[in-house]
Amino acid sequence: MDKRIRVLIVEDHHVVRKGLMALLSAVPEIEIVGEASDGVEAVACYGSLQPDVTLMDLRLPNMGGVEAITRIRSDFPKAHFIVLTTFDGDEDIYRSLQAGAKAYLLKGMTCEELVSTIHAVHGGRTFIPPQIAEKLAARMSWQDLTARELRVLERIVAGRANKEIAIDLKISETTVKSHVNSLLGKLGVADRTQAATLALQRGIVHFS
Amino acid sequence: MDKRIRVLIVEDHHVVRKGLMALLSAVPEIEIVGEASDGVEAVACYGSLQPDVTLMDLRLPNMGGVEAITRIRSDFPKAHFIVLTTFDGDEDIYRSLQAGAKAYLLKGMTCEELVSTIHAVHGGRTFIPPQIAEKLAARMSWQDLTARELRVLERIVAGRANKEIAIDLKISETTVKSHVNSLLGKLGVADRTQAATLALQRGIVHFS
DNA sequence: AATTCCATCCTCCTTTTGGATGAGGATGAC
DNA sequence: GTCATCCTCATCCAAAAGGAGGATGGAATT
Repeated sequence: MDKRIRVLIVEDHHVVRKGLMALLSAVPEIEIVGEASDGVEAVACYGSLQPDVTLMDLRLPNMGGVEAITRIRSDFPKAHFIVLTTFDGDEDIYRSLQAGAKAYLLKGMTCEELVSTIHAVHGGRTFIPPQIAEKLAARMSWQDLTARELRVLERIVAGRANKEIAIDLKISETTVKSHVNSLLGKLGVADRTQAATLALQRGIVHFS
Repeated sequence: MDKRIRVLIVEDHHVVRKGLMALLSAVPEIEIVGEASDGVEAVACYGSLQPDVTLMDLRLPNMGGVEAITRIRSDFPKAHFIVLTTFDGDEDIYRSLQAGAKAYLLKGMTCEELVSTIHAVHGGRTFIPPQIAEKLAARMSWQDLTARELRVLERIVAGRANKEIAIDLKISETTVKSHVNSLLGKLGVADRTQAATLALQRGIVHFS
C-alpha cells in the first residue's frame, strides 16, 4: 500500500497549476492525484478521488473556492483544505477558515513551506502564517454586517444611488439611508465611496 | 555557441516563479538564465544578464512591472518583454504595451502558447491574444485623463472629500470640483463612487 | 499671431448624502 | 413574557456633491 499523501490541486491558471504539479511531483512523499480548474470540477474531482489534502485557489470560475470547500465538506466533513491564493482581502481569509480550510498560504511562500504545510494538514494540524493571522485578528474585531446591509453595500459598490437601491430592493429610500448609515458606522468610514473601496480591498464584495 | 533563447523570469510569487522555471526548463530550445522577484531586481538582472526575452509580471513589490520595462528599455531599447499576469484591468494592458512590451499573456494560457509566444517575441514579432486585443480596443476609445485629473481620481479612490483633495493638492475646492466634473465625463460615470470602482476595475488606480 | 488645451478660479442652483431622532413590527433567544 | 436585534419607515436638517456657465493665464502647437 502506498503511504504517499494524495493531493488534489484546484487552480484555474493553467501555467500556475502545471507549475505546482511539476514542483510537487518532485517530492517523493506526495502524490498528485488530480487537478481541477474551477469550483464545479473541484467538487466532482473530490468525490471521485477523495484526496488526503486539497490545494485550493479562491478565485475560480463557475464556483468560488469558499463555496467549493463548503459543499465538499458537507459531504466529507473530514476533508482537508489548504487555501493557496495571491491575497484576496481579509474577509476571504475569514470566510475560508470559517468554511473549514485548515491552512491559508500566500503564493509567495517557498516550496518547503508548502510541503511542510501539506504534511501538517494531512496530520490533522492547521497552519496560518503570522501575516495571515494578523489579518484574521483584525477581521475578528469588525462587526459583522447584517444581510440587508451587505446587500446595500453591494449596490453601493455597483455605483447605485440611494434612490436606485431603494427601487432595487423594493424598500423606501429612508430605509436604504438607514442601512447605509449603519454600515458606514460598522466599517468605520465616513462616506459611501470609502465604503466601496474598503469593501473591495477587504474582499467583502468582489467585482463581476 | 548556444542558440537557445535566453529567458529571464520576473515574478514575485515564489511558487509561481519556480513552477514556471520548472516548466520552461523542460523545453530544450529555452534556457532560463535568471529570475527576479521584484522590479528593482529585474532592472539589475537585466543589465547583467541581457536575456533575449523577459517574462514579466506586473504586480511587483518595490517597482511595478511597467516601470521596470520602461527603465530597462531606456537603456536597452531592443529588450523583448512578455507580460504575464492574472489580469489587472484594461489600463494595465495599455500601459504595458505603451512601455514597449511585445506580448501580453494571461496566466490561464497553456504552456504551448507560452513557448510559442517566447519564440515569436524572440523573432521580433508580437503576440496579443484576441481577448486582450478586445480590451485594448476598448481602452483606445477612452479619453485620456490629464495629469491633474488622475491625481484627483487617486484621491477619490483614497476616499478623500473634495475639500480634503483641495488641501492635499493646494488648490481651491472649486478647481477640484472642476477636475472631478471633467473626469466623471471622461470616464462616463455619474458620481465619484462609480469613478472609484471603475478606476480600480480598469486598473487606472491601484490599492496600496 | 492664432489656436488649442490645461489648470485655475468664480457664482448660482439642484440633488444627494449623511446625521439626529424616533418609532412600529417581526423574529428568535432567554 | 421580556429583551435584543433587525428591518422597516418618517421627519428635519446641514453638508457635500454635482451641473451649468463663464473667465483667466500659461504652455504648446499650428
